Amino acid sequence: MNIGDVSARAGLPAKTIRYYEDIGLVTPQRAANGYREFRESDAHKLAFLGNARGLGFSIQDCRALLTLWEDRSRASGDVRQIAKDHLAEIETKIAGLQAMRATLSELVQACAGDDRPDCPILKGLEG
Amino acid sequence: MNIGDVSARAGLPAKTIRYYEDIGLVTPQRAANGYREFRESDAHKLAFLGNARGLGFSIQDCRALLTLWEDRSRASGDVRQIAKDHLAEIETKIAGLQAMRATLSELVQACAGDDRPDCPILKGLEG
DNA sequence: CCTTGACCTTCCCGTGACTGGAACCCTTAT
DNA sequence: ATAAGGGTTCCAGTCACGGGAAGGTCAAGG
Repeated sequence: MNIGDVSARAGLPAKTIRYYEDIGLVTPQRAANGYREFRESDAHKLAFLGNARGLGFSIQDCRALLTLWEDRSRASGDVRQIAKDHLAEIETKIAGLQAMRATLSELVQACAGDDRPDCPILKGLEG
Repeated sequence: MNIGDVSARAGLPAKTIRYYEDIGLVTPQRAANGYREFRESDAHKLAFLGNARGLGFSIQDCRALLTLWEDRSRASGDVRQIAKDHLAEIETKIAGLQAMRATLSELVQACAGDDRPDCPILKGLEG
């Protein structure tokens, strides 16, 4: 499989796949003409990576998850720990964004949004 | 005021303030010894920036907001538009994170998290 | 007067996870 | 012969800073 095929199958841009090779997440073989040659296992790996990234896992987490995925003697507790930590981070982020949303929507609602200069949003940003 | 004072007052790291000068958000004067000299107005500006950044506005948005803040003939509608757009972005982000959270917490709950290799999280990431 | 320590300065590199673009090679069809 | 549509490498840029080096400045204490 060339990079275009595996890109379509994994739903990842070719650029991203090359980047993943750069940082050692995939190691496709090379054809005589220099083209990357992806095997089925590479395609599966990239799909896995796409899904993990889609759930917001960092590349570092993805690396660890991939290692566990390929380790038949893994402990599912290790996987779960990574996922739980990530879940906690996500919840922290959500909370932060919700706090922003609360403040912002208050300000937006308080603002007339017309041609006059008086603006509660700017006042709110002052202090 | 030296950078340390204004840093403490605005709650921004000195590095950040220097960066803001670099990109033209503040333009403190200079003392004879080369130190930056911040006036009250600079301190207010930096506090404004700190608050805006704290609400997640991009530097570009901050630049626009600052300009409007200093423009006495502004239309509050312009401010409101920026804030509304940003609010929409935040809501998009929240929705994305909540979707991740939903999927992730399902997987985490389905996983025993013990010494055995069987792991619904990895299965979920496969496809 | 000298030193110490807390400031301040500039400069350059690194971050995360790509993305865009240039310049060039390979293959296939017309 | 050429054009289109793959592929390749390499370099630079993104965003908003943060770390750290190498050095100048200032006020207080011995």
